[in-house]
Amino acid sequence: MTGKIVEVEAYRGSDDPASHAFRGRTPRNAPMFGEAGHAYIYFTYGNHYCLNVTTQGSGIPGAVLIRAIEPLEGLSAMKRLRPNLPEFALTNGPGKLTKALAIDKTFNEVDMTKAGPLFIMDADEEHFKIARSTRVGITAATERLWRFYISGNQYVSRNQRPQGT
DNA sequence: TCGAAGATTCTA
DNA sequence: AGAATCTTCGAA
Repeated sequence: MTGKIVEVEAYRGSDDPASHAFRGRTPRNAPMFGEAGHAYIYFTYGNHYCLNVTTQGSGIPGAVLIRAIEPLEGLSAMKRLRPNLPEFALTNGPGKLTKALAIDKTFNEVDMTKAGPLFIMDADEEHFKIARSTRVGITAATERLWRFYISGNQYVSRNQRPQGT
């Protein structure tokens, strides 16, 4: 199965109150302190896995949460994993894409920079506009524009909380 | 050891 | 708008 990353969010360390690494290293967030380019996968709300890519390395915590992808290959397999969902809704959320791709903690800490069970590769050059916004589903540092997504892409998650009226 | 909260999703 | 659901963390 293959997909194009269309939405991500950045998380850092002691300077980012919304980050799992804000209060230092714990067993769960240890991958954030490890080598860059590896998977950091955690289980949340009793139901969902979320996939991150570590970024900093050298013991400095940092990760990018993959919030949405656009399915490219293996669409039928994704549909089998998520029956009853229309195509556009298969992978448009951090918990949903991990289910559609059968990603769980067994992939935690795998090196995603080189070919393996789970990895990221460069795409052909492509032109699109990247938009930014506040991060979704957090209660701290809500003013930071650390969510980035492809403007107009239909696979971007729609569950961002509406801003107050 | 216990209580509370959570980088969400689905349903009513 | 609210429940589901269970792991993780920090405090007692």
